[in-house]
Amino acid sequence: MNRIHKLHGSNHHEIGLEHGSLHVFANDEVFGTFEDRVYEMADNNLRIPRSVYMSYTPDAHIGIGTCIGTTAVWGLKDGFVSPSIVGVDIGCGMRVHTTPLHKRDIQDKGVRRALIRAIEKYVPTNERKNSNYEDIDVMEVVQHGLQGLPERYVPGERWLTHVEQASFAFDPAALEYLPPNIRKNAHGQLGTLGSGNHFCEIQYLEIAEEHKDTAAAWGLFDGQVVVMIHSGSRAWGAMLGREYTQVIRGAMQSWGVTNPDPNVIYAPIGSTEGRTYLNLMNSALNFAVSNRHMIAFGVQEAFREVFGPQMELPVLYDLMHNYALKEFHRNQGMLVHRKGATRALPPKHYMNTPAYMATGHPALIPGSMGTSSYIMVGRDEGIKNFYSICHGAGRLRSRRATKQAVTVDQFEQSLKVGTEDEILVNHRSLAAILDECPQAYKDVDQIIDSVVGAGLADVVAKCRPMAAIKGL
DNA sequence: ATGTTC
Repeated sequence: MNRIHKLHGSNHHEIGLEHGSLHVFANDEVFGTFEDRVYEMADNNLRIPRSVYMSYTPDAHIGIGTCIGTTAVWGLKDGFVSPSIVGVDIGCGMRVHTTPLHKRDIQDKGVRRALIRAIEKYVPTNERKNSNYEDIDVMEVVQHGLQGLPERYVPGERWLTHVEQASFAFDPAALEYLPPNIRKNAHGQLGTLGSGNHFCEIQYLEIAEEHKDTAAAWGLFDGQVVVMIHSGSRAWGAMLGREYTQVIRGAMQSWGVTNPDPNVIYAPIGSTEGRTYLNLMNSALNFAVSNRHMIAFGVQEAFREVFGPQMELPVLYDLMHNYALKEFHRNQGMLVHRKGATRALPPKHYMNTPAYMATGHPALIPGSMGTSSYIMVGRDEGIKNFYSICHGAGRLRSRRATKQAVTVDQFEQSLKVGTEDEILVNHRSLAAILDECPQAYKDVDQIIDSVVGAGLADVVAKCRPMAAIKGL
């Protein structure tokens, strides 16, 4: 494939491909690791007409149809929406709750083990379909997001305000076209973690000296214990995504639209298919934000069981990295797809939720198990990438390849098993989650260095893992 | 990612 390479400044590359240009944000070390296949995928996606902008963050890696780590933008008037650029885990995202605890309060392994056990009790991880909240009407939640939750599950106003978006518009006319089993399968899944890379981690903060004012404004302090949650829309989003991908695939055939990659799926935003997809996607975003809310509710219950009923875990922020959002840029309405990309708005940007208007909002970036996660804040310069930064370390090896390349011993070493600083895990057997070991991921510090060096965002706090709860 | 793959 012909490629024309331009360098726009530190860590910002523009690659001219056959069907348009792709921006890549990566330092030299990470940039050198991108293989031909990720450029081929971008080129196939650039065949979708009238693309305004497309980019990779440094964590980009192969996905179905579109790389995970893609930001892709179309004008609302004449643009396209693509279920394959949203991805299969619609509404997947991050959430952080602070605690009043210092890391020394939970340094004792017995205390941390008690916390893990308590969290497992309130946040089901290894059994399917056993939510503790079967009294919640899932249909209310998918239509109204957090507004659809019963009041007894909203511990405070802050739980509704410190989120990227509490509720997404959903037209109930679509209810009669839902896949037949979706209610049955999604019922009982609210407040459950799911599997794969989803997790709940207990971490402590290292505040970045240059941004300690922002950290203080957010209520963060050095050594503070926080809880980070990574989960999505579970079966609800998966079933909708799969079904509607097939619908649009059929529509593309009837329109005579083809792509070299059969997994690149798209429809005009204004078409019946496009509008219906966005409507259904919104129901999955509502499920996803409510699911993370209920996981956090369970985590707070668990902390109360261990530390007493007065324990409060205020939400820092909840935001997603798999969706397509209508945003206003360059004086016009745009549809911004983020597939494994996180919005990071700078201070004073109008799209900030009011609570974070002055400072910009926390952008929550997970590492891999055993490595650091990050709490970041966007910079004004981030506009060059439509305020998108990375979504994590990014997978380096497939699950299969990881299981072949890495031993359980090596995994144990990376978790410092047997030492005072051991990162405790809920699973008795690490073999079961070997495909989630740090060796399966890129070096998150290189990813963060790429983002900071490109001027997209700054680090406010580094989050060091102390205990991890993973689903199966 | 997912009650998983026509």
